[in-house]
Amino acid sequence: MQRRPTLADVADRAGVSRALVSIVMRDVAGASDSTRERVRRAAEEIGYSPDPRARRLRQHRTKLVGMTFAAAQEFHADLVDGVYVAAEKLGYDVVLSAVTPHRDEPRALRTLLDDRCEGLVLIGSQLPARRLAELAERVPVVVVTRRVRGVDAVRSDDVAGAVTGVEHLLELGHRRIHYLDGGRAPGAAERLRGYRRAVAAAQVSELISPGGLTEREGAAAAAEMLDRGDLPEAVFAFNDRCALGVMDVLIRAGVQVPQQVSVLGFDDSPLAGLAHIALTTLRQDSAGLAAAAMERLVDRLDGTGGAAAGAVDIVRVPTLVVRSSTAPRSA
Amino acid sequence: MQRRPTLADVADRAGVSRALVSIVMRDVAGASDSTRERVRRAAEEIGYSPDPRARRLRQHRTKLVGMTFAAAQEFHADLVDGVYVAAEKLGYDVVLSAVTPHRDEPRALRTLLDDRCEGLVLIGSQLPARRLAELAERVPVVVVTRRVRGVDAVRSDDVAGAVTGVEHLLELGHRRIHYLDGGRAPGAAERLRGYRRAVAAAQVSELISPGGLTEREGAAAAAEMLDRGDLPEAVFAFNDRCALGVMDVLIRAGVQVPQQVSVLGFDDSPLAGLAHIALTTLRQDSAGLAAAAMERLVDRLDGTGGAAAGAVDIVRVPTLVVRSSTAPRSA
DNA sequence: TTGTATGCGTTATCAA
DNA sequence: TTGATAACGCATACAA
Repeated sequence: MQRRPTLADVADRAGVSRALVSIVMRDVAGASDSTRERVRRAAEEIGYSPDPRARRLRQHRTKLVGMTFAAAQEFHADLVDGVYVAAEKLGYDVVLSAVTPHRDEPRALRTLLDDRCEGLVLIGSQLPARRLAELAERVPVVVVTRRVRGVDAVRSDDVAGAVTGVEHLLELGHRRIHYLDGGRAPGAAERLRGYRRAVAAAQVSELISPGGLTEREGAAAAAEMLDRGDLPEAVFAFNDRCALGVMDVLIRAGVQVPQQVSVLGFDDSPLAGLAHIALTTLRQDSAGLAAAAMERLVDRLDGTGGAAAGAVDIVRVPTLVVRSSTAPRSA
Repeated sequence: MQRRPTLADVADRAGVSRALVSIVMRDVAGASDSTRERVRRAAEEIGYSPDPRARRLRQHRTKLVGMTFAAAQEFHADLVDGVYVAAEKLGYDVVLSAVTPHRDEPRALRTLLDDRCEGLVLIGSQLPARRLAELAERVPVVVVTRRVRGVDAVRSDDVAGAVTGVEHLLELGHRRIHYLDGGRAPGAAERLRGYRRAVAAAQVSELISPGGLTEREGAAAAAEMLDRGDLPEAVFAFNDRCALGVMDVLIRAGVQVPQQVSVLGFDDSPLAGLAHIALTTLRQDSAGLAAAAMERLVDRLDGTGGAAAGAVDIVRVPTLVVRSSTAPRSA
């Protein structure tokens, strides 16, 4: 057999009209139980499954949301998973469009638009805010992982996450908590603010230096602490990679982690969970972020009830994952 | 404006028939330069872009290949990139279907089949060989990263890769090369065979113990070497993660890498390239694998020339990436 | 070179 | 509850 069976084939075999087959396949009212049964069997027998293209062509709604993501980013994988499940629950299909070294974001977007997606979920978009705003005028857009003026956004509450992290260290009895800042990275300003707020609330003095996003930078920061002979009780790094660099240098220098110095990361990247690393860190609620993004999008698409007129900025609080890189202050 | 402009809109605006617009948009012969120009401008002005669904519905060929991949696997991202570029070159579109914790492979496959993909690229499929063989009878399938009887496969030449690795170590002057085996992991048998072959060719004795796939297992293997007080000149681990575990334990024990012991990995995972790790390793040729997969698929789809009747098993040789974890034998 | 008519597989409208 | 028919947006065979 070459040609895939069509709805008409099912109709012929079941001896009913095409309209009835359509009704049965869509599970809507308008067919008797007996024909329903007959059609189902006929479809089964010849291995029929509806052609979504033809279906969407005919219907005005495509019930399709497009999603861009960076294939290389591990965190995006979690979000993709979450969007899939949220979309299914809401009765939408998802079409993926990856951003890769040879396929930039405008390209990824174009294919989604061409596919007549009704709404877009942009994970970690790098597009200029202006471009995003323009896009959002054409089609409902939710940006995940970033905040953009005038566009719906869903992201982690970095301030709250940092506060949670500091509170964890305070509860362990630490007072000298050294924070390694992330500079201009997304979320860095917020995390720094959270650190400052929590430290101030506990009436503990600030201890801040530039950290960075990579192991190398974390390693450099740790080396400087060692040079100054000025080790804190705890180090709170902007992200896991930076924290890993810190741990690496400390351990090679014979400093025990966490007995002498606790180290706290941010992101819960896959590396953090590895047995011999076991980094305590803050996990972003990817499932929650994804669900929130889809719900907001569908809210606007289905126009049910009070989809807020202006752009929203939805925020989820990261959760603390306690592993073995933090411990109570030693006596 | 709510409705997206259609081909008919362009025809009206340009004052020509719909057929002509179709001809112009597809860049085929059959229209004068003047109308071509006029149509293009009209399309531009109203922001028209063809609806791929309607197009594919009408044509018998969809020129669509489906691709499953594991969103969480970093190596798959490289393959996705490669398939994208290869497909574009060959005039095919690609539709992605991710395998995630909440979306298993059968599900991912179903959507691709429903979308009327003409061929499938399955990256790292976990499906039973029987299921794959059945699938391959319905639609052209290429499995990447794995070998399956009766199904087209594209994968790295693990034997050759291991040989390359051993030869690198031999050239550095090492004779006692300890290989950590990957057990039942895909490719492990081949890599072990390559090690044996290369070592035998150099008339050096084998030195093999179970390694494993993770840092933890690599760490255990290294610990055992230390316990026995029997350090080799070089360790060749089944993969990068295992190699990392080895390095970690050696360094913490005060053994200098690579001065005292060279460590060689396999895969060139992102971790390997990190500055403070700098693991020498073998990189799989993701672009080459992806291109080979697409070429084989298109070969069968377009039926041009001698697409081999039976299943093929295409293999690409990994390349050595020399970093700082291997060094010449010290005097 | 240009236009007309028909069909792709489905759903929606309407009448029976 | 059923069935005939038009329409979705586009491409193709054929006629002009």
